[in-house]
Amino acid sequence: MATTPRSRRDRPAKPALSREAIVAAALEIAAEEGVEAVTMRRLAQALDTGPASLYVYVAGREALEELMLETAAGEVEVEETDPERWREQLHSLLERMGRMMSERYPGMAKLGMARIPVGDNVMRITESMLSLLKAGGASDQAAAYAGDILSMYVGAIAYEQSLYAQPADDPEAIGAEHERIHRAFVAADPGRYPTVAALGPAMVRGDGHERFRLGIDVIINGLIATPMDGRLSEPPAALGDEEVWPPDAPKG
Amino acid sequence: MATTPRSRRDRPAKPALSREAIVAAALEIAAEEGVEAVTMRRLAQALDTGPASLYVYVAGREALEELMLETAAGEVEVEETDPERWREQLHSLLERMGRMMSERYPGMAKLGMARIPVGDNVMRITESMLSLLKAGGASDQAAAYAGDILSMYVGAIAYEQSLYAQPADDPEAIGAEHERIHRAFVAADPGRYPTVAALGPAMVRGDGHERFRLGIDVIINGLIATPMDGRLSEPPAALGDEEVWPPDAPKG
DNA sequence: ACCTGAACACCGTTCAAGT
DNA sequence: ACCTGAACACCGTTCAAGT
Repeated sequence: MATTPRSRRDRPAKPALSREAIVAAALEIAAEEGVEAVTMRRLAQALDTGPASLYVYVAGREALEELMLETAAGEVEVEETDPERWREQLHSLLERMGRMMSERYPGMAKLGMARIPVGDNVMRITESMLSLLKAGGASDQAAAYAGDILSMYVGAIAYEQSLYAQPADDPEAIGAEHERIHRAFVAADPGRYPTVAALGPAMVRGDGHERFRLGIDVIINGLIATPMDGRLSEPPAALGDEEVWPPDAPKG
Repeated sequence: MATTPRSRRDRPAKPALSREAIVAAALEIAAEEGVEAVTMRRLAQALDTGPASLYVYVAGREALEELMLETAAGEVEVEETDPERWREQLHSLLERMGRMMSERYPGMAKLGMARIPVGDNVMRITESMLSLLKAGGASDQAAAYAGDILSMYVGAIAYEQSLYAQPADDPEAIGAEHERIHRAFVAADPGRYPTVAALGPAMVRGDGHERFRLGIDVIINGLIATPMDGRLSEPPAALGDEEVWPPDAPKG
């Protein structure tokens, strides 16, 4: 009387095809092999179907990437803002974002930078970030800026981390990459690059975690130290918008 | 007596295949159609040969990208440091970098973020950046940091700019994208996202150029306002390096 | 020695044909 | 109505075969 139980032992209950199931399968592949490994064909294969079937539920690869990012963002924990601990809460929120985009789902940072995501789960994180900055006493303008800059910062760091972790098949290659960079900066030609050579040790010093935290403090302190009032109301330079970079938004 | 002049009128002197010619052709395609349009096959076609021929001169796609970035970096002008104008010189250097990576060669920013480049032309730019920061009175440690953060910042902005410019075929799509983001922030649900809703106007205000300059000032001022001495000498957290993110460099 | 045609193992996306 | 096999137009890379 039950539905035909033909070889259901392999997968403990193959889920019916649906948008959610597709995104879940995509994230599973991303978690195990990185976002790069998620292709429409590979994903279809994991779902025991052909690539064409996916297009019934997602418009295409780009739409799938947006769904993956938005769903993954839902896994990032968000604390209620405690005004007394705003800075530490902000540090740890950014750390969780970074972990999600490079440890949990290697390569996810790329998707975060490729578009400005505005889904509910991402908005939840943005809300928390802005709330923490306001708790820290930032002006509206400064807090709005911090959202931009801090997101870029954590995205860039996470992206870089993914690159180190990606070719993890060959642990020797990671060491070689490090060696290459180390040599370039510490052993830079003092004739052509005197400042690089002088600062070489300073550029290589310090572990990743402390550098990350320091970068965040630099941005936070910079926001506090930089007067913003009025700056953004200034009219653009007189001679046409094409002269400046980045240009103004099109259409105004 | 001259070499056979068979149909040399089409191209005003087809250059012989060489590493330089290949990179030059790749950059020409990148300038006209963006870095994304540069594929081994498309490039081979532009050089009147088959894709296999390219592998005699460049190891593969990744190596080609490195060569493109390094060669393009050579086009970024670098001024001699004038200590009295360090801040303005830094602003304009970063602007030229951003223009190169998004206007001149759309999509180049992606290549800059995908690896840490250490070629001569890139080092020239790094040297100038560090020299300007030292002229501004930054400590060695602070200047070394600024190199990292400012490079990330300009790369992230340039990447974002490329995305707006990329689907320029459809100018209406750009407006729609702007509309989408504008609505998400300005018209955010005040119930779920009170801070986003309150700050919405501040997040959208201001033209690109002024935002860019402001971001740079934030980072510079933050470097000045953040004490670094000692922070990077601290030993890592006690309980194993896997507990922190980003992790320490492998192998030490 | 230098070059490359043809093949291999992949992509994303579409659409006519099936159930 | 829902699904998909097979095809289309691409990729990067390799290698045996040509000059």
